[in-house]
Formats: sequence, C-alpha cells, structure tokens
Amino acid sequence: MKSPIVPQNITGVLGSNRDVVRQHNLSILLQMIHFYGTVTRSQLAASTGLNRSTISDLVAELEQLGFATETVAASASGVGRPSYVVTASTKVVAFAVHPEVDATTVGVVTLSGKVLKTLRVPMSESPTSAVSVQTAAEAIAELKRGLDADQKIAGVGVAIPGQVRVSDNVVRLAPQLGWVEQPFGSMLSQISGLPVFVDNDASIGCMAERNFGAARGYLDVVYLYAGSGGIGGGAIVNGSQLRGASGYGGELGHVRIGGSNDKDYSGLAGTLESMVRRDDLLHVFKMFSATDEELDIEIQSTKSGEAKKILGAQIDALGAGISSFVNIFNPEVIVLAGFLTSLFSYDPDRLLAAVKQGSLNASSERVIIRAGELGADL
Amino acid sequence: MKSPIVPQNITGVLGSNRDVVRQHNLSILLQMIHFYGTVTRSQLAASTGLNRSTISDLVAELEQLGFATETVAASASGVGRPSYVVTASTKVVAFAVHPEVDATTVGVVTLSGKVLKTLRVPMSESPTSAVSVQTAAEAIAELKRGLDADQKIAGVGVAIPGQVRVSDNVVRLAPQLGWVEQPFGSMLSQISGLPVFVDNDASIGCMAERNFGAARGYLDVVYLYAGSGGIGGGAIVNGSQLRGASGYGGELGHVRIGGSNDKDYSGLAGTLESMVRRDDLLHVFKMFSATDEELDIEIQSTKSGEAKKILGAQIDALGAGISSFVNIFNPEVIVLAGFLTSLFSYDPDRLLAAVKQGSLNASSERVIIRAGELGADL
DNA sequence: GACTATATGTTGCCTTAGCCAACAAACCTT
DNA sequence: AAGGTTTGTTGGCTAAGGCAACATATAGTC
Repeated sequence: MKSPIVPQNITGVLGSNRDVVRQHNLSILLQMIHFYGTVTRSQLAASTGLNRSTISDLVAELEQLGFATETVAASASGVGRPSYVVTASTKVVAFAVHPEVDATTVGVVTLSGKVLKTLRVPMSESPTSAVSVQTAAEAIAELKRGLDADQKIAGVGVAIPGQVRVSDNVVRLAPQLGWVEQPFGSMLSQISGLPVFVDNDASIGCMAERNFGAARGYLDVVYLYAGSGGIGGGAIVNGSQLRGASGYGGELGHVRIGGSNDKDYSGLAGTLESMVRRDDLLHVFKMFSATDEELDIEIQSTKSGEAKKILGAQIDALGAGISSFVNIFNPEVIVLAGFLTSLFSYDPDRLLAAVKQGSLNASSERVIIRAGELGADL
Repeated sequence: MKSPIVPQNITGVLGSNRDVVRQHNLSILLQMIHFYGTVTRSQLAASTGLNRSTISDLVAELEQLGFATETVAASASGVGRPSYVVTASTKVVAFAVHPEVDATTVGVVTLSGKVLKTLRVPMSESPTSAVSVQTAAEAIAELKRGLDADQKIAGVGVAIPGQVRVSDNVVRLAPQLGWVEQPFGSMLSQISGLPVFVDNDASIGCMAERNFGAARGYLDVVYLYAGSGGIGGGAIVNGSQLRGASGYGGELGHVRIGGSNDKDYSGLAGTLESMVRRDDLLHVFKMFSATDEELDIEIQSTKSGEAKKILGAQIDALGAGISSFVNIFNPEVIVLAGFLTSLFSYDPDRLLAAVKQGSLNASSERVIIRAGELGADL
C-alpha cells in the first residue's frame, strides 16, 4: 500500500453532498425550534424559504425523532387557517457541568433551554480532574433518577474555565483548577456512558447569549465574561463560533492593550485581564469574596475616591480592549457578562467614550449588557 | 398591508435549498480548479467525496460554461486508466484594480491566477475617486483591446487601502486617498459595464495568500500587511474571510498593543500601526521613498545603532501584536507581507520570542513569510 | 504478446428530497 | 351563510446525486 501521495486536502471544509441537504434542513429547523421554543409551521416556512409541504415533512420527522411536538394551535389570531404550533420537546434533556474551584455545578436543561434542576456540589479544595469527573458523574446519576422514563438524554456539556481542545474534549490548561492536559471528556464519557462535549466556559456563555440572551439572533457578536478567575471571551463570526485551528481561539482576555507590566493569571503582561481585575475592586472594598450582586451594590454606591479611581481606570482599559475588538471583528453587539456588567452600568458614558475613542468606525456598534446564564448546550 | 410583525430572522445565515446543492458543488469544483490550476477528475472525486459520474457531469457543465478544459492526460503515471486532467481556463479573465496615492494599477488575471498583463498609470497627485474610476475604466478598456475575442470577462476586483462596505461596494474611508463614502463600485460598474467587487486591499491580499501563497490551503490564517499607508490585516476564520457585520472587520493594524500616545494614520493611539512604522525606518536611513526591496537591503545591512534600536522595538511591537492575534484567532499560519517581511528576516528569533512571550499556547503556531502578489480575485 | 490487475470513464436506472398545483380545512369578515 | 384568506395535505414532477455494470486505458506478469 503506497500512501496516496497527496490525498487532496480540499480547499475549504467542503465535503459535498446530497442527502446532506436533509440533515442541514432538519438541523436548521431544530435550531429554530430550540431558539424560539415555540414556532408555527408557517413561520418556519417563511423564514427558511422552504415549501409548506417540505416543512410538513421535516417537522413530522423531527416529531417522530422526539425533538418536537405539534399542537393544534391554541388561540389563533389571524385571518386564515391557523398554523400548527411546533414546540420544543421537554422530553429531550441535556446535562450541563461546570467545574469550579469551590464547587461543581450540574444542571438539567431541556431542548428549549429551560433549566429543570441544578445541583451544586461544594468542594473543600480545588478538585483534581478525576475528582471533578467523579463528582459530576454522581450528580448526573442523581439527576437522572429524577427524570421521567420517557425523557431522552442528548448528552453532557461541560464548561471549563480554561483552554479546551474541542476536537477531542481535552482540557489543555485550566490555571485556576490547576489542570493540564486532562482528557475530561473521555473520562466523563466513560463513567457516565453519555456523549460529552467539553468547551471553554466563555465560549459556551457566548453561545448561550447568542441563543437566548442579549445577543439573540445576531450574526457577529463579541462576548466578554469576567469572573473571579480572569476574563474570558468568545466571538461569533458570521453566525458561528470562533474556534481557531485547534479549538481554543477566542481568548479575548489575554489581548494586550497597554504597556503595563502587571501580569494576568496566565502570566502575560499588559493584557486586558491584567488591567481589569475583580480582585482589585474586592480589595479596595475590603471584601474577600463576594457574589457579583454584592460587588455590584458596593460599586454603584461607593463614595470612596480610591475606588472611583480604580473603577475609572478599569472602565478605560475595558473600553480600550473593546475598541480593539470592534476594529477586528466589526460586531453588531458586544455582550458583557460577570462583573463587567457593573463596570458598564457604573459609568456607561465613560465606557462608550473609551470605546469610541479607540475604534475606527463609530458606526454600527451597540453595547448591550446582560448576565450570562448557566451553560446551555445543543 | 400590515407589516408581518416579526418576519422571522433566521438563526443563522440559513436559507435552505435543493438545487443550491448543484451551485455549491460547482462552486467547490471551480474553487479547486482555481486553486490547483490543474487537477485530475479522480482527484476531484476523491477530495469532494462525490461520485465519479457526478464529477463527470459537473465538470462537463463547467467546461460548457467555459471555466475549464478537459485534456486527455499527458503522461500518465499510475496503474489504471489515466484520469482526465481538468485545467483552469485561460479564457476567463478578471481585471484587478488597485488605486494608490501615486498611481493606479490595473491588471488582467486568469482564472488560474496567472497575471497576464499589468498597466500602471502614475498620478501626479492623490486622485479623487472620480478621477481614479475614470483612469481605471480607461485602463480596463485598453487591456480589453489586447484580449482574444474568445476570452470572457468575469468582472473587476478593486483593492482599496481603507475601509470598504463590501455589500454595496462603497469605500467608507480611505485616509491616504482622502476618500469618504465613495460609491466606487457602482461608479466603475456604470462606466465599464462590468460587475465590480470592491474590498479592502489587505483582505484581498489575505485571500490571495490563502489561495496561492504562503497560507495556501489553511483554514485559519492571520495576515498582516504593511505598506507606506500603515498596517492592514485580514483573517481567515474556519476557511472563510473574517468580514464582520458591515464588511469592514479585520482591521488588525488598529489594535491597541501599548500605552504609547503615538497616533497612527487613523488617529488612534498605541496601536500596532502607530508602533511599527515604515516611515520611522525610512527616516533613520535618510530615505524619502523606497520600494520594499530597497528598504530591505538597508535593513539587512545596517550597522547603525539607532536603526538597530528602532528595528528591535518594532519587532517587539509586532510580536506583541501577533501574540494577541494568536490568542484571539488560534491560527495555523501567520502571514507577513510588505516590509514586515524584512522585520522578520532581520531577526526571526526575536520576533518568535516576542510572540511566544505574549501568547498563551506556544503550541501549533508557525510563522511563515511571503510577499503578497497583486490582487487576485474570484 | 496475451492475460491479469487496477483505476478510471460512461451509461442507464434508482432514490431522495424538495417543489408545485390543486384541493381541503379552518379561521375571519360581512 | 357566503366569500376571502391562510395554511395543511396529497399526489405527481423534477433535478441531482448514487449505484452497478460495463467499457476503456494503463502497468505488470508469464
């Protein structure tokens, strides 16, 4: 067997297709149902451009697969015959796992994005990946017992505060947890017997905002999330998540914005993460740990000049970072999450001014804020 | 007519389709032919995954449309029946227009990417867009006369050193040329009677490198180009060009990397463009204007401490910028063009070290250099 | 040089999936 | 109740890719 010399790598991601069309269309419908929770058939037809009969066929298939339910239109409010209402099935659920330093959280989510139940397992110390997997598996088993017999489980989504190689669900580096090269996906998959999808927490937050939150329906989105562990980011480029070659693109917190020598959690100097630090605010408020809500109250009500100075500096730094992202991505929406929300609401004008000052096109740029929700996944 | 309340904006860019498949497949084949210049039918079949008979059919259609030629395989070197060779037709050409401050360049390019002829029209002063359009149209007419009767003209591609709204071919802002909101596309289209596609020069350079140059075949690419007018950039994300919501994304030169107050050509402070300046090098070498080649010779042979200092600083700044892009995009390749090539070859180790220092994942990151070629287009 | 193995092109038929048009059903208005 | 409007349903149509059998062109073997 000679190796076939140049096996032709294709120009793009282009496998061509025939029945791929079906898959594609089903997937689109499922996305829309997932997205809206409840849609009429005619709406589906209108927005996909597909024929009524085709939609009918496709929805029937989805229904048979258990992903959707058709109901006979409650109270119609139109002229013609009322369209059938397609509802995302609550029979299909997924588990969402979020390992953190002080706890591992597991939730059950329906296809429609509703969180049915969550379980938070506190940890006395930062868990190894093996411990975390074990904890997650037990929580999943526990939650599984609470499900109805007819509910199907689609899989498990894991949100990791760190870099993840998505292709094989390996956690490359999670500095806070102290994990390096941990095959979290395969470990959890083996124990739980379910398909597992691992991704960066900010990427997942970004997708969640795009599907259910502030960036709902936009095609170009920049997302920034700041928690106790630094700043994570994600971007939606032309409707799909920025991943990069190996799946760990979108590290927007580690973008260099200033000449400062302060280092961030990953040891890089002058980055956004090093200049917008939650810890600095906690420190000036003499708090040790606080929820985002507690911190927000402190921020909005502070009279300390020192605190105001830090807040101003952080807002300017955040604005500088955002302006870079505006220049790079030209997004429709920028979504801030975590305590960045507080920075924005503390002085929106200052942030907007900072962004405007550093970006090329003042045009078409809106900043919306919204807290992220627990990891939802497809 | 009531407006249909919520006309359903779809989740993604999703119109669904049936005969779209054909278009898709034809387009893929054309891309591959365009990309390789010459391919066998069996190669096409292998890399698209399509059936032999389908390929046969598709290629026949392309041939009939005049985009490709099938030849009976010159010297075969295999076991079985030799496969037909499909060649990009030289019968289909496109014009490439590049307006600059001191000249407007127009070229004829074949589908296979070969530049048949170029025409450079020098300008005594920076042209208005109307003048530039007029010049381009005349040059196109001139070049048209030199074409064979059986050559088809696909269209005109225009590379603008500035921001372009791709959707309607309007130049938003080209600081060097002093253009603001010029509908270059429609103007040229009207005069020349050809379809015109306008885009940012760096974006086009990026695509060219991806199709024919150093980034050939890669799916995630970051491209940086530095000319006399500043630094432009482009990125290929998952195989397609980063455009942004309004089509002027990818302004990588205007990303903030330092606390400096030096401003770039667009008036932004501390950006990559403000810290890596061709002019500074020209100045230290006491040159007024120079080609990249002349500058390169100067750079590689200089013994001046002053020059070395500037070079070092610029390399560090470039490295800082690149490291940000590595964190954001996680690309496979970074392509440097223009005089950035010289910076890299002057001290590659220093640049690599600077990149490494500022980026998260030292893994999977290669830097290749190559000079860009004149705008080729699809 | 005939034979075999191998790879590819060609042809006719099949299947799939979306479209279309006609009709039926369910709603609103008058 | 009649007419208008929107949507669902049904049966037939069509385009496009797959498949299998056969034809064709090369290399290697005896």
